[in-house]
Amino acid sequence: MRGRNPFDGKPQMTLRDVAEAAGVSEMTVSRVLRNRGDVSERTRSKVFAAARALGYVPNKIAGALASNRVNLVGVVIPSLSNMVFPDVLTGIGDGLHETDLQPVVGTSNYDLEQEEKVIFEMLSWRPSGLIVAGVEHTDAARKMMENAGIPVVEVMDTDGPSVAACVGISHVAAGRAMAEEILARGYRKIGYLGSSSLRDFRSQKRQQGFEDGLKEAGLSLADKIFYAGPSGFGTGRAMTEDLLSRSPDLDFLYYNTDMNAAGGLLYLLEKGYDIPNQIGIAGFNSFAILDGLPLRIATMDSRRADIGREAAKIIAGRALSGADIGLSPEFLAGDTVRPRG
Amino acid sequence: MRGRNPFDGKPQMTLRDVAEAAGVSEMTVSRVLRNRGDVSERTRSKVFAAARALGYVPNKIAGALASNRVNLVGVVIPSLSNMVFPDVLTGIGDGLHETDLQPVVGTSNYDLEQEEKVIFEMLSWRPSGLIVAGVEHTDAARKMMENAGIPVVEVMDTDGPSVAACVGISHVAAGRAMAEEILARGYRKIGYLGSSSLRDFRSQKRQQGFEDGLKEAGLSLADKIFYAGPSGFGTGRAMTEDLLSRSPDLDFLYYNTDMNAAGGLLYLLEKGYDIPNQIGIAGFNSFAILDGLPLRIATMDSRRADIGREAAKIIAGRALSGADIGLSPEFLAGDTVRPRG
DNA sequence: CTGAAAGCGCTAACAT
DNA sequence: ATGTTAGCGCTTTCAG
Repeated sequence: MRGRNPFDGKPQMTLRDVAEAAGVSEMTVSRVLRNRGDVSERTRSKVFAAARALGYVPNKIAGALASNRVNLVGVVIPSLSNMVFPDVLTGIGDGLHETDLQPVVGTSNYDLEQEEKVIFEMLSWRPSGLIVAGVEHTDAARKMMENAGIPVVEVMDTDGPSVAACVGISHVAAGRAMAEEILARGYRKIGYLGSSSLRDFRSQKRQQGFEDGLKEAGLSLADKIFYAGPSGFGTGRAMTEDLLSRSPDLDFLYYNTDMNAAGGLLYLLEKGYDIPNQIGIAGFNSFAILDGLPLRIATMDSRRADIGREAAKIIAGRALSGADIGLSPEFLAGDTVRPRG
Repeated sequence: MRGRNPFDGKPQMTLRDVAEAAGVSEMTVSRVLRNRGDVSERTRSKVFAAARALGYVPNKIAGALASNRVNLVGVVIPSLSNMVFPDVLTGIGDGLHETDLQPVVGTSNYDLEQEEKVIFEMLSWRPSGLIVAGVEHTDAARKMMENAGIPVVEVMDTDGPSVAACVGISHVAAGRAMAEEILARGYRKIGYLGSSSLRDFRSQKRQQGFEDGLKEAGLSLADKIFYAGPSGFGTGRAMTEDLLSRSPDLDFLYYNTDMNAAGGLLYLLEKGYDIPNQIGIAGFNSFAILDGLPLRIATMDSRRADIGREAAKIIAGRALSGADIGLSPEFLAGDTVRPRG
């Protein structure tokens, strides 16, 4: 006898129970429940009736072990609090729709060691695919992904070498494009407002690209300020106030995310700044939730739902080879920048 | 021989491979990797070295089947787009911290049929526990949860009969409490702005409680308006404009969520309304992200992180019996209601 | 401290 | 159309 620990609930109901109740073999029950192979209509209904009557719930653990097939897709993201990631998940859900694959989410809290553990944990369930946010990983994590023997897709940004397939936008290029847009609109005294977290790689890449873009035009950032902790209206407001109090002559504020930009926008309007003439602002991501602010914030669409969808399609297509997909972030001028000219 | 399908990657590495490499039995490897039983230090290091060298990733599927133990907790929520649910997940993560349990999330998209499927899917993985948002379920889903033989916790709201344990707040009571607060502050011509979705049970319960509260004071809603689709600033703004254009004499607006209330607030300020004297507003949830609006919106804390944490603790404590935990939502007056008087 | 044997619940492969 | 057999990779149990 094998023991069950005292916390185990009622003993599990098995295929055998259903088979006995229906008066057929386990194999037939298995076939009926999975719609595999030809089974007579009479037998089918008998089996269904028995399964329903008993309240049978199949054991996917056993099924997965026997068939060597697990219809799960691991998804590893930094956090659920930052709205970008739920949006990516939505895209993944769309891409997996009409497939029998289901996403399983794990979070790394922006910590690569944690990410490595989560990836290990995920792979130990032998999923059909793995989607991981970012291209920065520990060596061990990279090795695991390379040897996983399943489709692996890195998502969000394409700035850096990827393990296998990669779907995202170049955040360096996004920052650079933003610099170009801002300069073309005549702004010259530009401040950057970002996160002090070294773990937010994409934010840093945008800043880098942005500064590169300014440098090419012979300019540099007039000032910059960084915050710790989560983005939000309060953060954006406070940063803006701090930055302008020490650099009152700035004519543009580029925020690392729309969330902070929104807080900044409200602060500026409250203080009577003339936007976009006296000062312009721009954010990043294009959060739909912010439609309805007094002014539409200039931003760049991070294409996160598209990214999730494409990544899911690669997994669903069982592509082991690494076709990289670089999407283009679209600049959305909104109301907070002057027209090009 | 058992076939492998052509898409399967390299054949899986097994305990046996590690055992051979280390020159010990599979059993010893198993013990080392799980820290079970006494193993000599010499053997331990040999095994670890072999496992690392081979890049061995254990197969949890096989382990789970053999041990009848799965360290996963299923979590079923309506959506990830509504920020309340990521917050609940954060709480669950906290509550599961220092445990070997890991949450696995599934979404129902506010559809009970879909929810039933997700619950079935989750249970078929034989998790150690199940957390489900809401107390409304299909009969079949309820039956599955009752017979699951694992700890099951319904979260978010306590308004209705629960299957097993239940952790949440009473949204009916929350609505009623809000009515009391508003009336005590002298507002009398009150409008409600909510969702037209019949699937958002908690929103409906708050409205119900709110109307009950007004009725007890001999009042009723002066007007109400509903929106389809997601909440957001744009939605809040549009609803507010519509409602006030047909009922310009309202002196209070109660929104189903802070998100809409924020859009409404911005609209009202833009139009020069005197808040909170000419008109007061209140929302629900207490979203931290909104700190930084021109005025702090009166709201009620939905205690969602606490709810997640408590639910996780019940699962971690392996409580099969149903201790219900009713938390109290706290009213936060902010700046958009007059003082009581 | 280590190993051998048995089997978890299911499905692939091969009967019939 | 249905049944039989073998075993997925691991852990439990029991034997040393």
